[in-house]
Amino acid sequence: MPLLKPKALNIEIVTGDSRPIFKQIVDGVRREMAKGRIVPGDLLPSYRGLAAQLTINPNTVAKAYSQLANDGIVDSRKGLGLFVAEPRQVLSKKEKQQRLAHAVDGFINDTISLGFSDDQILSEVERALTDLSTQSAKRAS
Amino acid sequence: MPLLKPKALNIEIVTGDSRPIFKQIVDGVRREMAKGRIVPGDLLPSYRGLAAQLTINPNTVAKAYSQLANDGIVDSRKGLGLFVAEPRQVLSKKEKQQRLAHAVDGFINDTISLGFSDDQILSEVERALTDLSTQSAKRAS
Amino acid sequence: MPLLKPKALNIEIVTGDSRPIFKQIVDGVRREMAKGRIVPGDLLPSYRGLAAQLTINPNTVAKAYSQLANDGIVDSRKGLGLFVAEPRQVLSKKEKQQRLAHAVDGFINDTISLGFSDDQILSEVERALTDLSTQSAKRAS
Amino acid sequence: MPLLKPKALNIEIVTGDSRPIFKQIVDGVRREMAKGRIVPGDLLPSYRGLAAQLTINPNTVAKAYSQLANDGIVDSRKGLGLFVAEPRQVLSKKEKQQRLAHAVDGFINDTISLGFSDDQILSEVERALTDLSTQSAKRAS
DNA sequence: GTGGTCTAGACCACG
DNA sequence: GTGGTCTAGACCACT
Repeated sequence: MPLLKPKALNIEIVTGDSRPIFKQIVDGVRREMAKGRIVPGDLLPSYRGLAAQLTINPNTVAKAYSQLANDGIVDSRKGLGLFVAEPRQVLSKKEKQQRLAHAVDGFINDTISLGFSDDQILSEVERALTDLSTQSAKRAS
Repeated sequence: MPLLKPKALNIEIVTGDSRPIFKQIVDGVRREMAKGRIVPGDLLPSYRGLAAQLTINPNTVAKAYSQLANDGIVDSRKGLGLFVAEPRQVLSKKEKQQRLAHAVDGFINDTISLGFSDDQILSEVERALTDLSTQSAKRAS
Repeated sequence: MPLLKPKALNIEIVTGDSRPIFKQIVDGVRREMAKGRIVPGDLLPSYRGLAAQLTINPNTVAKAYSQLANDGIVDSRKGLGLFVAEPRQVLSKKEKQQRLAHAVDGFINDTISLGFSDDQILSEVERALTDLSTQSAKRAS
Repeated sequence: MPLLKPKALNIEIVTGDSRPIFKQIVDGVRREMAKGRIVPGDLLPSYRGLAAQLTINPNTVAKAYSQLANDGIVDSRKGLGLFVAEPRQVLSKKEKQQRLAHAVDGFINDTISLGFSDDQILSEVERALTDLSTQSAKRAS
């Protein structure tokens, strides 16, 4: 029985979220990878399957999957399904630095008027980062 | 003795920015306050004045000012103009914590697939925070 | 009159083409840039405008434009339009090398059974490349 | 004296490849011919045999063989199997020129936005072509 | 069954 | 007016 069973995705769609649905899916898949819950070679749920699970339109899933494929994160095979791709160094170092700087900028912007001290903000970020790391580490052991 | 001369706003509209123009204005005013360049009681430039300064549509300025008023950051006094409001505890402690958590979440999301280490991300955030603090400190001295 | 007029795109949709319509648009825009017919800062035709010109569905144009934006080739501004972005080094050197190798591979595959000599194939490629270059050069002069 | 033992095909199915499996088989057979590993009169592996060798669906092999037969590259003899056909001038000179031009066009399209110089692209194509030629030459000697 | 494209029409955010 | 998302349904290619 060489048929692969798709890995279930632990993604939740929040209608109140400012991000569009397809972006929530893209981010969700990225998070699942960062957490180590899905690894290269894994088969993702089908358009229709994930659409049914999330009770959204299959085209919306298609849009999300298509962007993931375009970003080189998954490989799609007609008639077979979508597979998590081997991690590649797609973006240039400079581009990645720019994106990080941009993300930091936006984060500071959202945070600045909340009245927290630098240390409070930093420790919150650190907590979130270690949360991800420990989840990934547990899974690998 | 009401202040008659509006404080100039040091805001720059970047057309390449992903944020809409009105959001850039809102953020700009917030930053000016965080840096201490404008303080409670200051008079802000008029709709038309700021629109002319930034060479944008007055409606866009109106939208930005309206959101600032809505957030309790400025008070509009009929016939006089828009004034920076006394800092009020608009947000509850819990609400502020939630907003911080939400901002952190979004930031992690944007950063996660860039392949940076936790330390690299943290130091970048720290750098951005201290940058702001020093600017604010200089002004107060 | 600071209103920008969109640059007309010289794109032709071939229904018999193996590439989907949206891909033909993406490639078309890329070619127009390579030829120097559109340069950074230029305004592209609107969804609806280009859709009307090509007599296709606006969503199809949206898909093409969205991919161009995702690839960092254009900047989209709600309410304003799509602008050609400043050229960035988005892809890593290694990734670009891989893509070139992949393209060469596919090209050889398509060509191998046609019975042409290596020199014939090479000169045909060279001719196509210089065609593009000269068009770009003429435009710049 | 018909040849009874089929020539083994040195074809590798790459799941990460963008081409569908049946196309990989078609291309694979063409490459084997170009390299001189199989010659007119040779017997190809059976549907089921090749399907078993590549661990794929026999229908997929059937589709590939059917396309090869359709292109006049192989002849199927009832009850005997598939044989490599005598090279026929299936395509007119004009048709072949058109196909070459089309392939070049697609290649340029894939390459254009990668930022390589004309010389870099040409040398990469040349390298790939000589690679093939030397393999073919070795076999003939 | 799988991924993927296209159309049509509704709706929202921005200027 | 601009870009952009979502739905619904039809259709195609691949296994």
